[in-house]
Amino acid sequence: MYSLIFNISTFQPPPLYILTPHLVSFFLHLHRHTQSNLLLLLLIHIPVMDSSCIDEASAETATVPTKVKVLPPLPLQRMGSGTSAVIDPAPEGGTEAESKKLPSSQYKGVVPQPNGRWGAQIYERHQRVWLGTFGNEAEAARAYDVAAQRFRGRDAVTNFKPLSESDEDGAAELAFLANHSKAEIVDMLRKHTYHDELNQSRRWAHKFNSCTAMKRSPALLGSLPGQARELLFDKVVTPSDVGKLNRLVVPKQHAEKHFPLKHENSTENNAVSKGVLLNFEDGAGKVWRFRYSYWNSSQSYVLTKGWSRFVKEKSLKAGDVVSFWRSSGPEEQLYIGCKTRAALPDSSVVVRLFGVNIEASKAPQSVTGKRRVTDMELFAQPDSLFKKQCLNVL
DNA sequence: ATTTGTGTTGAA
DNA sequence: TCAACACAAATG
Repeated sequence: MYSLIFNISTFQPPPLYILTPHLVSFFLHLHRHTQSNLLLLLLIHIPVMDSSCIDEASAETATVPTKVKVLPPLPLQRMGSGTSAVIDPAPEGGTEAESKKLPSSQYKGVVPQPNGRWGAQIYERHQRVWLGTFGNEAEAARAYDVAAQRFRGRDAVTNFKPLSESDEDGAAELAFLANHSKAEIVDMLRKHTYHDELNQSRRWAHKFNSCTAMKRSPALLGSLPGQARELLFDKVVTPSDVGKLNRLVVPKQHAEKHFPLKHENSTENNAVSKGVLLNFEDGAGKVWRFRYSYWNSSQSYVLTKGWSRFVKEKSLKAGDVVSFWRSSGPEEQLYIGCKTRAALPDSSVVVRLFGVNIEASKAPQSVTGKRRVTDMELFAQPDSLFKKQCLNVL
């Protein structure tokens, strides 16, 4: 390792220094922010390297300055259309400048279009993500803000709103953003349906909350929009399904139809195929992940790892019914729900939801906290918390 | 015929 | 990362 002292003002990058442009800009960057002409430069001596290695190493080094946060005084936070700005830079100079110069936008992420409209774009991983075109600058700026919020999270620099969690609407929008993939948000922006969808989500949430707060009306709930779900099958759980075997046997017929296992492990010598992890969302939006595999020994398909937790939390008893669903859309999100088959206590009320009779507790349960109440009541959640793939190959 | 959105480049 | 610019793909 060598130590060298440079005077930045006289520093010239000689062609043979192992200093890539990255490093040079790094030093210039440091110089700008340290106000110092002297830089202590530590160079790791790298004996022999091919160019690719050098690039890689220097690229890593070059990432350092991004960590050195020297924030500008204030991020841009412009107010609406109020700011006076020459929107139309008057034609000037020589020949007519009417067609040549497009008026650059005052907003971040907003770019002029030849026809006078405005485009919005955001960059991610060195790539531009087009957010659509808009009739006016501010609208495009708002689109950028939404994308920035979704892509970069809390500390995103935006044109208008910081979108705080404290305020009710802000929180709702943040939740909305979090519950949709980047691609979905971008799609809404490009189709100009973002606000519609957001409002619909808000309306639904409000209705839902008020319904749950006041022993909701089944009819109302039934009419609520929800992602269409297709019932795959029910299973009345056996004693062993809820016993110490910690597994649920999935009836072969349904297993092979709905949860096909790749025959990757065709090796018969393997007692157990490795299986896959399946994610199921329950009525409360909670995601359950089970290992799903085929047991050669018993020639049966089973849910294993994760199942016992489900049994415990739902207080599943033999004779109860477990239902499996799948969203009808392309996402193929899986859902799981359960209900007791035994006669309901008087304190329960049956609610019909999505064509399924479920029960809801009227009164708090015993001190044990045992909740013999199905959570299917929450199945109507339209924006599933997890839009990710529900099927992950191990 | 327009409009949208990508390819590309160079600046910060 | 970001926007300016040119222009091709998409759209009506």
